[in-house]
Amino acid sequence: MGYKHSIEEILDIGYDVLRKNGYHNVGVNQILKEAGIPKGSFYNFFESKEDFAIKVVNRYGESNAKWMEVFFENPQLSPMESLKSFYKFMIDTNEKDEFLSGCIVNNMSIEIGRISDTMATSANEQFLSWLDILASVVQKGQELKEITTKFTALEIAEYLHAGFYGTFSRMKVTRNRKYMDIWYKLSFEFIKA
Amino acid sequence: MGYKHSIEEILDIGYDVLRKNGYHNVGVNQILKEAGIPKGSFYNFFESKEDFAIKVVNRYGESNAKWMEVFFENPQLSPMESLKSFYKFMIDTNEKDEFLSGCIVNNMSIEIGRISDTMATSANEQFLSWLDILASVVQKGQELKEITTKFTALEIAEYLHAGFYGTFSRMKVTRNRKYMDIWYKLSFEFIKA
DNA sequence: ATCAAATTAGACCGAACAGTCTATTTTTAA
DNA sequence: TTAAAAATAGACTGTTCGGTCTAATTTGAT
Repeated sequence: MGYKHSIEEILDIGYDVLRKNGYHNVGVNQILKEAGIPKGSFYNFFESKEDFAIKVVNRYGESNAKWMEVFFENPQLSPMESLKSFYKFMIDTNEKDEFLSGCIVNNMSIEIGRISDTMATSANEQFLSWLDILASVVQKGQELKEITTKFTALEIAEYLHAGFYGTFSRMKVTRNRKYMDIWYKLSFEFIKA
Repeated sequence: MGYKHSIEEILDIGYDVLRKNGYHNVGVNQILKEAGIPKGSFYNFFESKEDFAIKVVNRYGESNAKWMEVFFENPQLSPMESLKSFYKFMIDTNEKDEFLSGCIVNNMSIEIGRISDTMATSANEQFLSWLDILASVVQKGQELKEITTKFTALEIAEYLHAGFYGTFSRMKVTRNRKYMDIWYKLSFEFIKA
C-alpha cells in the first residue's frame, strides 16, 4: 500500500506553492506545512530546496508538454484556431487566479535563472519542449496557408512565446487581462498568411 | 559640504544590486556593504527594504523615461528607425552584462509584484510612463505611414513592450541574444505599414 | 556660539532560514 | 520471519534575515 507520501504528490503541491510565491519568498517549512509532510521526508526525497524547485519545474514542464500535445491533436480546430484557443485558455487560466501567479517556469527563470545554472538548464529544456510543439502547429498552419511563411515555424513559435510571456509582468502589476488581450489581438493578426 | 552619503547615491548602487540579484536573493547587509554605508544611514533614509526597492524602481523608471524622451528626439532617425534603434540598444545593453540581469522593473514585478501592492503600483506607473513615450513615437510613425494603422499607437506600444519583455526569461536561461533577435526581426516586420 | 535636527555608526535582537541529526516506524525483499 | 532499506517524525543547529536601538558626530539654523 506504499508510504504516506509520494514524491509526485509533494511536487504537485510544490508547483502551486512555488508558482504563487516564487522561490525565495517561500520557506521549506511552509512547503512542509502545505504538503503535510515532516522535514525528514522532504530531505529524504530531495537533496535541497533548489533540487526540489528544479524537480517541480521539470515535472510541470513535462506534464504541460503532454497536455499541449493532446490539446493540439484536436481535429476540430485548424492549426491557427487551435493556437488561438490555446492562448485564450492560458489567459483565462491566469484570470482564474486573479493574475497573481503567472508561469512557474518564467517566475523561476527570472528570479533564480541567474544564480542557479541547473535551474536555468531545466527551465530552458522545458521551454524548448513547448516551443517544439508550438512550432509543429505553426508549421501545419503554414502548410495550410493559414500562417505567414515569411518566417520559419520555430521563429514564429519563439515570437508567440516571447510576446505572451512579456504580458506576465504587466499582468502581475495591473492584475487584469487587458494587456494579454492586446497582445493576443495583434499577434494573431500579424501572423496571418 | 553635506553628509557622507546621499539617498540618490545609495539608490544608484541599489539599482545595480537589485537588478542583478533580484529582491529576496540579496540582503540589506549586502546592500550596505556594496554602498559602503552603515545600517543607521540606510534606515534613516528608508523605512524598510521594500521601501528602498520601490524608491530604486521609481528612480530608475523616471530616469529611464527621461532618457527615452531624449533618445526619441533625435531628428536624424524616422520614428520606425528610432524604435528599432532603441530596442537594438536595449538588446546590446543586455548583452554587455552577459544576459544575466534583465530589467529591474520586470524582475521586481515578477518576483514581488504579487506580495507588495505598493511595488506593483510603482512598477505599473513606470511601465505606463515608458509606454506613453513609445506610443507617441509609434503614432508619429503611423502619421508618416511607416507603421500600420490597423491598431492604435498604444496597442502597438504595449505589443512591442510585451514581446521584448518576454524575451527576458529565455535570455536568462540561455544567456544569449538569439531569441531577442528573433523577436526584433519579426516584430518590426509585422508593424510595418 | 548654541542647539535642534539629521546623519553616521554598528552592536544587538528575535524570527526565520535551509539544512542536519537521531530515533522510530513502515515497507520491501530475501 | 527477518534483515535491510526507505520513509516518517520533528527537535535541533548555525547562519542570515530585516529591523531596532542607543550613542556619537556632523550639519544647518538661529
